[in-house]
Amino acid sequence: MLDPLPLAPCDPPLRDDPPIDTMDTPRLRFAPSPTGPLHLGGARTAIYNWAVARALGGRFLLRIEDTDTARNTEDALRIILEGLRWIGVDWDEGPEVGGTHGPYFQSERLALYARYAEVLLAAGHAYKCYATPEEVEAGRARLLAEGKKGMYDRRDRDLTAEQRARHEAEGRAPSLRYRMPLEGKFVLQDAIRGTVEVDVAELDDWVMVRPDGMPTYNFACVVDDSEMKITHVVRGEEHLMNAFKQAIMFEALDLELPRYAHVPLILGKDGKKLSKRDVSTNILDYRDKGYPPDAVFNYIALLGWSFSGDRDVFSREEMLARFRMEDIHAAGAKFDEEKLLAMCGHYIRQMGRADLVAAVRPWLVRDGAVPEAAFASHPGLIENAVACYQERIDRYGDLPGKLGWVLVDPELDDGAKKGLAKHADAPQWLRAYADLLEATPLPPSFPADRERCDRAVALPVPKDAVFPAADQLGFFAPPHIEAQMRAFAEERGIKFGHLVQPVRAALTGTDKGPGLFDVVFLLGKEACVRRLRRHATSARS
RNA sequence: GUCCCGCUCGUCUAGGCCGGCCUAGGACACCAGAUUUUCAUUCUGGGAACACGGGUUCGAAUCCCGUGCGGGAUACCA
Repeated sequence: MLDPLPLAPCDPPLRDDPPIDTMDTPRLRFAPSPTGPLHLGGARTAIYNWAVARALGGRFLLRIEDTDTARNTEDALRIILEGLRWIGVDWDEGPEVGGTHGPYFQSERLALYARYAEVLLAAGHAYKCYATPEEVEAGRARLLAEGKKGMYDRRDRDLTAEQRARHEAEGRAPSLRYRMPLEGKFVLQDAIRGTVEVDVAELDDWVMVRPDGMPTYNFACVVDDSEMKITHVVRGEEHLMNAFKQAIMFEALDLELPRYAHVPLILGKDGKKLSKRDVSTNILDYRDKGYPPDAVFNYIALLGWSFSGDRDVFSREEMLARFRMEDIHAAGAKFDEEKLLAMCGHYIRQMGRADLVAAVRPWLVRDGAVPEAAFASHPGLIENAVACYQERIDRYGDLPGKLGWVLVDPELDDGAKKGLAKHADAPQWLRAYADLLEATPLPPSFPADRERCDRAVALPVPKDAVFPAADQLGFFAPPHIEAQMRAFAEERGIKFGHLVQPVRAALTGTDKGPGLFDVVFLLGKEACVRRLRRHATSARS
């Protein structure tokens, strides 16, 4: 292994005394840079870190790596924080919650990095590099031309005092580079990949501090992982090579190395890197389209980890009970939107009806399918309407487009037109059925008060439900509506299925949807009669 | 190019570390059927995989080597 250079004792000490209570606690972190919105890959990394921390009874922190000042955006930061909260990943330390090891923005820890830089420089682990980017590039090209590995050519690694003075006199602003060992193997233990070995000659003298004084990722990361007492690092595979650079610096400083786990990237359908074509780049898009967050969490967690051999739906608690960092997969996973949707639909079907209404409400209101006031005036009606679609939607955002017909007379879509035009006698049937309903004690239509009926009948009514007679109830419930409609069809010698089609079309404007008797109940007398008559005439002309 | 990592049904995966329990299990998707007033849900059944080639072994999806393919890194981005 490496022979660390002697390190000068340093005063003040590099690290403040860590709080006692965290000495032995597992500490994990998610450390995104606010240069872009949080995407699925980032969310998964966050989930795994969070899960290890929670499973081990440790602490989970959020650290913002904002050292690339040119590319940071406020919006990206906002999306990261909102996105993590939305998916149910909460942090014990970090932005907006504080903590004992802050600050949690790297841009606010510059003095700390400067101190480390000084020590590293004094100890000879770092050196000033005066080369311009062009010169570095030229050196790289030269190495490449010589058939060697294209990397920084280490031209300033061993500058004499005079050479340095000359560069200073020229006004060159130096960057600080890490003096990497020139030969030997470095072996790293990775919880997912096992033993990984690399020839250190493959690693170049990386820049720690830019000429403007900003630290670079690898440098700030080591300082912070150490200062924040991070014990386990779960991060993307793209950092596997960085782990060697970091570990070498950890050893040089005689700091305790965290345990590493490098998770593979999430790939698109084609097996290539995830792109906007495959998936949304911004996790909040899923929130805005009404994907249930628990389902998204569940699905993402499954992309590279499995709960058990025969189950893939599980709660956060169940996950924490058996999550182990070592069980994360080494192979990359392809993202599958269909399975995500199936998972979402499953979660929605498991929700209680009141919870579903609450979850779906913002979309219903936003898209104008249901006026806000109706939630207060007609809670039973809304709940019944929503419940009728519980097994027909995968996302909350799917609902408004489907149940608009409940409160507003709908236009006919193509399927409905076909259903209406199929039988020449349909207009007659509709008119006659409208007359029948008019004389029937159906619940009244919205906006009349119909709470009594909606409270007494929970839709959708199961096939084999046993109901009191209509006159005992005082109104027709779906089973009565069904019995009446069947009798009506039989009397007139109409095949039941042939009657149902145009009635459904006239009532809902489409050829899909809840059971027809639930529909009639939901709509109430006036709306049913009006719609049936309207389409009886329009169908004739 | 070089270095690193990976490879079980179309997809996510169980199994692999501790070889025989695997005629390879589950889920999504697909196909067929049942239920049915549509759509959906639900239920039943079906097709579908150990990348390839060598070893080691009585025996390999499981261990070893090579090949192929995929991914990552090779930045004064993270």
